[in-house]
Amino acid sequence: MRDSEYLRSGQISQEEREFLEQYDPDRYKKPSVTADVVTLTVNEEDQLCILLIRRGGFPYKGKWALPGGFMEVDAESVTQAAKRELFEETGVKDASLRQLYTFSDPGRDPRMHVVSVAYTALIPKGSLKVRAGDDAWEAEVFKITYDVDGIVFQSGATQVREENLAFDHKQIIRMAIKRLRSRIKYEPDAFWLLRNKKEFAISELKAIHETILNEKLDTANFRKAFLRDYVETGKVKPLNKKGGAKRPAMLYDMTQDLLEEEI
Amino acid sequence: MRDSEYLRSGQISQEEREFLEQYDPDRYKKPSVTADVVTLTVNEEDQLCILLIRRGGFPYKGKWALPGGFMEVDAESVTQAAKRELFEETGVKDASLRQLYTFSDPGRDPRMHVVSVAYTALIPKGSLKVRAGDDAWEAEVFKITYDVDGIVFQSGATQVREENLAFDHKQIIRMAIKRLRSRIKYEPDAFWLLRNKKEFAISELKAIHETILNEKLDTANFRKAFLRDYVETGKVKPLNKKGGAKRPAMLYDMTQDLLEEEI
DNA sequence: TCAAAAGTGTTTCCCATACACCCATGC
DNA sequence: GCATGGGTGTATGGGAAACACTTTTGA
Repeated sequence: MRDSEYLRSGQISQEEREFLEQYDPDRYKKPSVTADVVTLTVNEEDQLCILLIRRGGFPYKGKWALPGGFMEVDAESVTQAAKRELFEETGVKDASLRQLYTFSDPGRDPRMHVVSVAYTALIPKGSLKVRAGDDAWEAEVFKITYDVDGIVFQSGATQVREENLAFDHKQIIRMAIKRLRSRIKYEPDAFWLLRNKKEFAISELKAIHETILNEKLDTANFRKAFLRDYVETGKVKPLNKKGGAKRPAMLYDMTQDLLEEEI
Repeated sequence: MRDSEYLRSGQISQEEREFLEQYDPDRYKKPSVTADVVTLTVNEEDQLCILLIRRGGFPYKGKWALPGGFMEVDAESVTQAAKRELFEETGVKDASLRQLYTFSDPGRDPRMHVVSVAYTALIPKGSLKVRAGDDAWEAEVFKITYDVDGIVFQSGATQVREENLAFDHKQIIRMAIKRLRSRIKYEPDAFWLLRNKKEFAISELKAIHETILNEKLDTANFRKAFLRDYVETGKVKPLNKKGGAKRPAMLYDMTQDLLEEEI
């Protein structure tokens, strides 16, 4: 429930207390607020993937959309709502969840004025399983591919073009991918997409960067940057342990607050 | 008023039309949504300044706060609300207005659950005048200064410490300044703070960078970077005109979509 | 002619990139 | 032994930083 620091502080006058008691919170018309989550991951073939749900009810019935839901007023922040949605939809708890942008055009939802706070979730490789959908929704993990006209979401035989998504979710997804691309160069986002943050090889991290940037990177240079930025600063430390298919690679461990999500 | 692309498209079934007509938008409890604006500028002495208003009513009566106000449901987006607020408070229309972050803790406002979408406005030097406040509020432009405990806002005899601001506005302001600092190095934000975007000297732009970064920059290097990034790319073009106190400086003009605000 | 600000040239050094090469393992 | 991926060393070029210098104006 709501818990205001201000109220607990006890520094408020009798007059103000009365004001607050008499305040009518429904004096003005209010919009709805939802959290929409762009859930990204990397599959076994090192392709960037996204979780979409197929809407079981109106509006946009039958269309694919981002998972999301209404914020519970007086009970949670939009961030908590996003976290809750993500967990309900995927079962994943230790994902990166970062606020992306707030969309608020009055006409973006045909039912009413809905303000949507969009988030980007980065899910470790291999841990995004589709949950069996009920009649309200059906979920699916799509590969993100491109053709001349833009993004095409692919999952087995199913193909969804970005312009057929519900609401303004096309823009939200585009923004999320764009942001991830530009962040990956100087922020540790890629670590969140590792299969195992406690035991990983440099090549795995490099593969994730290559997936997101959609280009091959030089082994030696990637390595140097990794050692300089993360190992030498103590953000990541080498394990005395090796693993890998051919010549076993040195494994690393992600100690530290490297993965802390700043607001 | 609300205008949904979806509804106008005419591609919706009878069934869906009925659904929408019968939909009860007040089925769930809703939060309020406000736009809060961190209005930054640079004064004649090249100091970073911020506009604050003194609250005339409860809650936080008498405290200094960011200008802001409720979004008008069904009529505008939060961005439009922010733009409106900014204009009402300052009379300025051609400012940079960029979304910063959305704050939504249930207890951040003692009256009710208020979701606040924060914006950063960058106002050209010299064009931020305080409007005479009525009894509802009083506005003032404060210099942003620092001491051991954090930010101190100063305006003549008035001193306001950041922890005495209303709501969670301390965090919002901190985030805005931090973001501006990191953006200034690679985004053209500084141009918005110029007194005159159509006729400016390199030294004026440099002074703004120095104000924001709080450090002296090398003339030659700043110059080279400016010519390379803006003049050679055609984003800015030299006028055949000079001006300045001592040796007159070459003036430049900001043609182009350099100032376009991407979403 | 002097101070102040505009503007130029040059040197140095770092570091990203490129690329050639060696190493450890499974088969 | 050889294919495969892991890991290393080094040469090079471009650009940021530092700084000494010249030019143009007002007073």
